[in-house]
Amino acid sequence: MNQADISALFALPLFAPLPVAMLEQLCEQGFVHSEPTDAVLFQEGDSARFLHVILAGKVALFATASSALDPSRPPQREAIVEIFSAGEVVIAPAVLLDMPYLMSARVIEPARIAFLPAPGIRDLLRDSHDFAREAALMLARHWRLLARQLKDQKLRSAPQRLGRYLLTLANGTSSGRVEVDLPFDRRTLASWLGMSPENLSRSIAQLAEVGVHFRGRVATIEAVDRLHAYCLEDDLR
Amino acid sequence: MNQADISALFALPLFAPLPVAMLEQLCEQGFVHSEPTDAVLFQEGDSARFLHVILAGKVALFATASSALDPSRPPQREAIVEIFSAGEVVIAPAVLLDMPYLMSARVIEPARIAFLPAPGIRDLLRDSHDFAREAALMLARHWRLLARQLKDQKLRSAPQRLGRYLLTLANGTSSGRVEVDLPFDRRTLASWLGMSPENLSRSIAQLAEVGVHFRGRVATIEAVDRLHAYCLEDDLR
DNA sequence: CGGTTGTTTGAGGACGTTCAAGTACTGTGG
DNA sequence: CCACAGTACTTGAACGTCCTCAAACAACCG
Repeated sequence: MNQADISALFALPLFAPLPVAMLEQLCEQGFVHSEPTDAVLFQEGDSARFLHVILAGKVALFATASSALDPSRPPQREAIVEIFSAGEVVIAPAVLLDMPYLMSARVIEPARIAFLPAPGIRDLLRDSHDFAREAALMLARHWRLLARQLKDQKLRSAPQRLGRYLLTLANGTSSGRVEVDLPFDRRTLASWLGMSPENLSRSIAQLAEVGVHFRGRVATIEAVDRLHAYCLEDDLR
Repeated sequence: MNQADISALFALPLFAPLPVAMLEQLCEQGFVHSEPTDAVLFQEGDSARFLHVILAGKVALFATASSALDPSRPPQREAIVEIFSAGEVVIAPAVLLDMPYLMSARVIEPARIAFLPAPGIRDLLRDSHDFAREAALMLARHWRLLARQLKDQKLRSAPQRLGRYLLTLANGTSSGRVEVDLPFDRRTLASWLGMSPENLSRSIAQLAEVGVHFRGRVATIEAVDRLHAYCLEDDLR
């Protein structure tokens, strides 16, 4: 684990408040590895051996329809449940609770990842008040992300979900015209938003009616508040 | 706050490890109140003034389609996102982060609820390692509940979601015949499972084909493993 | 230029919702 | 105990959304 990795790791809120001795011990136990696109960090059902900290790149959490344990069924529909980027931690819950993962994780953009052994992390939870507090706050934020998604999934249509996603990308801008960059390819985005790639295409076409236009990976929102209204957006972060 | 309430409160994992002094202070600041069915504890967008601890009864977290802030639109579709029972805590994330609620909460079964002031809870997170650790573990479990739901929502059909819910009720029994009690009325259950009440009816009818029969609020599963297979259940808790 | 991959478009169908009507259940007052 | 009202639940038909499959198209790369 080189010096740059170490300092990046310890700049994260989760680790920043820890005493140097603890951090050094953590580093000794762990390692950093670069992972190409499509590398699988772990699979649904695996026990959590490491806490994965993303130093660069992106990782998608996904679930498959038929049991991952039973490799027979061919169709294997899959759904992306969450996407994590640099500075984030992949599924702390399984690590903290020492329970098997509910989902699998796959690299979707070449990533540099720190592997910190799970027992060490659980020791940290037990021994460090600062770590426990930061972990609680992080998990609270992650809970809200999932809650928001579940809400969208249960009561908004596909184009509305797309619109809401664009609004989170345009985060901050509250009116007028904005350009936003889609951070993923459309297949990935579709899966995350809970729709087929075909239906994402149609949703994109649909949003033209409320003044949203796509050119490659760039979306132009002509009037943020118009899209807002269309999505029944509620302003809550 | 009477003695019975106090001891019930302090038997919860979240509070059990705390020193008596802290607990007493918490009780002084808070109060306990009985709430009838349909009482609203808070609404989407409210700032989190209390941590609500359920001593008895049930509370549903729900979201509405059109902004709760704008009372004009009539249809107001709503979806239940989570249901909490005795011994659980209603939306710790908003309290810990000091952010507005993303959802509203309504009593669905007459409840006795402890209201603990949010600032006191945040102090606890700052001052008590035990509380911070227990909070992190609780939030980790709650994250998994939502993740599981999101997974179901994105890749399973309505009858499969119902089947999976029955299996969680039959929790533990791994084969043979089981009877389970539905803890809610069908309207509530339908909303929680992300379907219309009509579609819940049809899903119930559907499950007869895999040997599940309903009589009022009792469901009889003839063969757990058969239902298991039908739902593409993955065995993960 | 052909092959590969990613996106779009169209047709058909499955799933789920809505609206409307019918049936069963529950409690109340006669 | 029964009649009744009110509620919950079920059933049916029509519609809408989204998915699947297939084909057309575009972009990229050898």
